[in-house]
Formats: sequence, C-alpha cells, structure tokens
Amino acid sequence: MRPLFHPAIEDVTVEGILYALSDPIRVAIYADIAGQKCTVGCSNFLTVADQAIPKSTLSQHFKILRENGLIRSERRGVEMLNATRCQEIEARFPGLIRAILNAHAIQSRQTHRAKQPAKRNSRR
Amino acid sequence: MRPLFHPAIEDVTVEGILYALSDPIRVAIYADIAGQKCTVGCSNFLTVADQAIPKSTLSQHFKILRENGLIRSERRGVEMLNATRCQEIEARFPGLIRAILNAHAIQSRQTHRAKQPAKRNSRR
DNA sequence: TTCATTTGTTCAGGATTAATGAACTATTGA
DNA sequence: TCAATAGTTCATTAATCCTGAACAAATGAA
Repeated sequence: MRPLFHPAIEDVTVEGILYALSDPIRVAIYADIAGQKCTVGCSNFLTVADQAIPKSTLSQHFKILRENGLIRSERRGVEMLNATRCQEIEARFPGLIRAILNAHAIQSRQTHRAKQPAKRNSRR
Repeated sequence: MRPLFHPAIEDVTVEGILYALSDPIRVAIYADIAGQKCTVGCSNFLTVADQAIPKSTLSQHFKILRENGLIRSERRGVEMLNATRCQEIEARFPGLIRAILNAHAIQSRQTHRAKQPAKRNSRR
C-alpha cells in the first residue's frame, strides 16, 4: 500500500481546492472535519446527509481532498485520522476557506428549512 | 436555437459555483469578465493564457458559467454580451466570489513570477 | 503464533461527463 | 440574396467517476 501523498502548500491550487469542494459529499465531509475539535476517522462518514456512501467511494473522496491539499491524513493504529489544513491554506489564500464554508452553511440552512426541496442539482 | 437559460439566484448552489470555477480556463474567463467595466463577447476568449480554445469548447464553457449562475448572457446583434452576476451572488453568499477571485489573482502572480513552472496540474 | 476483526486501499468494469470537429442557426451589412 | 461574423448543437472519442470485489495493514484474543 502506497504511502499517502500530501502536496506542499505552495503546490496547492485554487482550481484544485474548488474542484475538491465542488462535490456535495466532499464539501459536507470537509465542513464536518473543519468543525470538529479533534481529528476524525473516515468511517464517520459512511452516511452523509442520510445517504449511504460505499467505502471505496469514500476512500476516493478522501484521496481527492488529501491530494488537493485540503486535509492531512495520518494512520493511527487501524484507522485514519484526518485534519484540515485550514491554517496553511489561509496563509496562502486568505479568506478562501472561510468564505466557502460560510456559503455552504448558508445553503445548508436554506435547504433544511425547505425540507428536501425537490432535490437541488448539485452541479451543472 | 434554444433561448438561454439563467437560473434564479436562489437556485444557484455553492457546489455549482465551485464546479464552474474549478476549471482553469473558466476561472480565467470569469476573472477577466469580472475585471472589465463593460460586457464582453465570447470571442474575446478564443485564446486564454496563450492557449487556443476551439469555439465549440468555448461555447460549452460559457454555458457552464451561465447555467451555474455566474454570468448573464444576452444576445446583442450578432454577438453575445456577457456580464457577471457578482452582486446577486454577493447577496446570497457574501464574500465568496471576492475570495475566489483574490485567490486566483494570488496564484496568477506566483505562476507568472515563476515563468511557466513546469505546468501546474489544474485538478486532482 | 495464528486467526478474526476493523479500517481503509486498490483494481476493474461500466456509467457518466468532457472536449471538439463538423454542420447548423441567427444577425448584420453589402 | 449573399457573404461574413458569432455562437450553438450534434456526434464521436477521450477522460473521469462510481462502486463491488479483492486486498493490505494493524490490533487483540486465543
């Protein structure tokens, strides 16, 4: 099994960050990790927003978050501990992560209030 | 030819915005339009960052920007005038567009300074 | 040690999405 | 009516994504 790849912060791109967070599941995962005090394992997200995610899919999502510089993952015993790299990104792209998480929170509140509003299309 | 579709601002999603701007060509186009005083036609972008873009591809890029709520396009005579919807988005997701454009500007400066630094990978 | 359990990765395939040349539509002006 | 200009649509190929199945690594118990 290959060692985990983490890009140096100066190799992290805006496009990479936006791409990684342009998926509703990934942004939900990232927002959750960012909100936690401590690091968390992947399996906390086998269901996201009442939706079951296959673990192979979940693994890919974490890989995308990791390889685009959004999180740092470290094996701890049998599980993987994930932490955000918010501070590093903040130093490179001030305000970016905060604005995205804030926008995500605004949207989540509206979606909740409308109680499943006929399935928003995530992309396109 | 179908009439152009523009989503209502309340149907614009964070994921849609991030997706649309996660492509290096689209974010460059968007940053350019946002920086202009007046609206501009699509053909201004047949080359972006010294890279030729086929016009069918360009048309798709504009469609993605438009249908994710980032720009408003209007036919004026034989050409298409495009304007950003920055203010509407600002009202819905405060600070989001500004932070993204700022990050893009930071990255562009660094990329320029390094004079084509061995092709940054745009995604992944 | 050996085995079962837990957690996550890798691989292979089918499904989806993106890129683009060619043909087409719409508008303008000669 | 014709040519030129500006974009769109379509069809095909290429690239990506999703996920079940098999695998790998660490732990703890027997």
